Amino acid sequence: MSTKNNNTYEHRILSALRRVIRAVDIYSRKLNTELGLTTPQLLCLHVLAKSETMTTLSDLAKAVNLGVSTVNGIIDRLEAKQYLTRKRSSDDRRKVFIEISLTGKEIVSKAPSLLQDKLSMSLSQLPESEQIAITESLELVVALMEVEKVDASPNLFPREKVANNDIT
Amino acid sequence: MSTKNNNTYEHRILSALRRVIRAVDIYSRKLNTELGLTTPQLLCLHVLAKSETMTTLSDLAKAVNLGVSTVNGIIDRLEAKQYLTRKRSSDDRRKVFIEISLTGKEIVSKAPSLLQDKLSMSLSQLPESEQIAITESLELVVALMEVEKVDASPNLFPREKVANNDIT
DNA sequence: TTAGAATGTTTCGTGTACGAAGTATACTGA
DNA sequence: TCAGTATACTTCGTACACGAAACATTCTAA
Repeated sequence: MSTKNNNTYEHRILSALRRVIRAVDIYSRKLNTELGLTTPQLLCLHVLAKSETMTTLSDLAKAVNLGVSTVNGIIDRLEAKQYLTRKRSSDDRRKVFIEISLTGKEIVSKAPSLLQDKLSMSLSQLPESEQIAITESLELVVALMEVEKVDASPNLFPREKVANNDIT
Repeated sequence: MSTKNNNTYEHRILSALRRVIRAVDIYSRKLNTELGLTTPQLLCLHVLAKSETMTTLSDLAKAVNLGVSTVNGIIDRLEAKQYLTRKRSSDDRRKVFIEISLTGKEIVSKAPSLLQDKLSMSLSQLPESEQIAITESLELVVALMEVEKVDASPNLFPREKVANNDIT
């Protein structure tokens, strides 16, 4: 039973998603050559700059919605660039606090938007109804996709409730 | 001139984009453990299976909207798995044709949707107006983002695809 | 004809991004 | 006490994704 879904929009949505992903990546590289920081790096610095309380790696990973091993690598590179320091907690020596440095704070305040500037600008010029529509559409897609993630149960038998009555 | 943009939606859109990217990646890993193929690999196989004419690397890269060096790596892995073969053109020896194998075609026909099944299913159950809204929102975002990309090259002629004045 | 431009593929280095496994530390209950 | 569990970080291997540069081949213009 192949998923021969004749949904016209599915293909366009998938294509749009992949192009969005690519555009985000390309902007990140542009940032990196111009500023020396990629989008995820800058995103982490933003979070660190904002929160005044001590931040651990796992807190940060949650905040930026990335896996802890991913963020660890990002922190490695930011530490090498001296935008932050790691400080082992004396209270609980498993924890490592991440502290943004002065130069780290400086570069955050100087850095451009995390979204493409043009997207950012075009966005703010759209009527609010349009902005709402985009936001809600995206968040709906996220919600629908993230259901799958939670569903990581031992689904050994994909037999359940197929109900595949596509009336297309 | 800092981009101190107080646009409420910008933050939500960025966050949604990053979560979408992550969800796509996680689904790709799930596919890989279950099927032995990631989303980009499957996507390439799909394109190869459909087009009956000889396909070169650069054709394929265009078709899947990825860089040529990226696709080269994907093809390396698919070749190692014997889902396709490379054949140097005798006509123009710079070109390398990529031919999907029998097992390659088989696995494509058996493979699940490239989108998360649940997203795919939920999508088809939404009212069409909603599907249209999502599609158009995403494509608008893509359009706004890809302007930046094009902007990096000497854009000699204002090309097609500009007239995007769809007023819902 | 032949130097140089153009085209097409491959290689290389870097940075995400993840899960699994490894290590260190803290907690918990018998 | 101390064995087992839980928590927090790090390391490792894999795949994607890109641009730049290296190569190979074809085309083109002097």
